[in-house]
Amino acid sequence: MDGGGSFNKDSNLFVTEQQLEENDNVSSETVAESPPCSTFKDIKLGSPKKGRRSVQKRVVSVPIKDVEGSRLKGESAPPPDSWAWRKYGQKPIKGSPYPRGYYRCSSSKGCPARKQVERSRVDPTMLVITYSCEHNHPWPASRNNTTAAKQAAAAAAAAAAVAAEASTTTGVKPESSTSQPDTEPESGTEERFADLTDDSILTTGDEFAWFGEMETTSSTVLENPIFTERDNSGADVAMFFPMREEDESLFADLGELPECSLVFRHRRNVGPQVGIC
DNA sequence: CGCATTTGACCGGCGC
DNA sequence: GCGCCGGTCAAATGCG
Repeated sequence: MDGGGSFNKDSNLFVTEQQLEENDNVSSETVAESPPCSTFKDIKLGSPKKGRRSVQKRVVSVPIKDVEGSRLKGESAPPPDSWAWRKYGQKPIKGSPYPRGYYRCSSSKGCPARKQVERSRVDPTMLVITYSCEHNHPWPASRNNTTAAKQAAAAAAAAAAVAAEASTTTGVKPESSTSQPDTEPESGTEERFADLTDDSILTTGDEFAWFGEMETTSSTVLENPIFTERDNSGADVAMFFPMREEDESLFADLGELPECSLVFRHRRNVGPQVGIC
């Protein structure tokens, strides 16, 4: 399972590892010190160069079959995740027979997250999703009154149900059930997330943690063999636990691994799940 | 009627 | 300096 990715024996867990850093100068330190993505809203999106400051990207490959199975739409329809995405553009990419779709996070106002969806050139059966965000973007809860948000909310609910089910069978208790308050503000998500520190990452929903962790851990490697080698019915939940120093030291042994790993887990009715180390 | 998607045009960066 | 390409914007259109 090293190299460019692997398939978990569970067959539903696809692991791929890629990372791009838009900004060569970015480092974990600068990322940590940088203002949260919420400040990104001050940056005019119309000027890509301005947004290049500390843009981090994560590239994820998803078997397109899974995607199509959960949502038939277009040849590059993104897998349903827990956020609301709004498509704002599509362009044919040179060298690729498939167009690339551009999506913007619409889970909340000012959400700077974006993702690009395109089919893999080398493997048309794979969907390549590039998530990008400025550092420390506080991922909002996908609770909105938009239809996309509703879908996302439904997906999140389903995911929660699955997670709960998994926890009962494996004994792994989702973090959300232990530390997450059931009460959740229905508005002011940005404010809410703005208050969150790295240690309180996105307890809103397990699924929201991945990007948050991705950001907070910056380019830390994150493929944990514990998670990937086992049939992790609940491991996906564990994946969302904030990375601590001990964990990092643990992963430090994995020096040969790529800089970042993503774990995809296809949940029924939910679509691929992403876990970022 | 409101919202999401589509699509062409525009802008800026990068390579030659 | 020029051209190419990627990325974003914004108006138009379609759908729920």
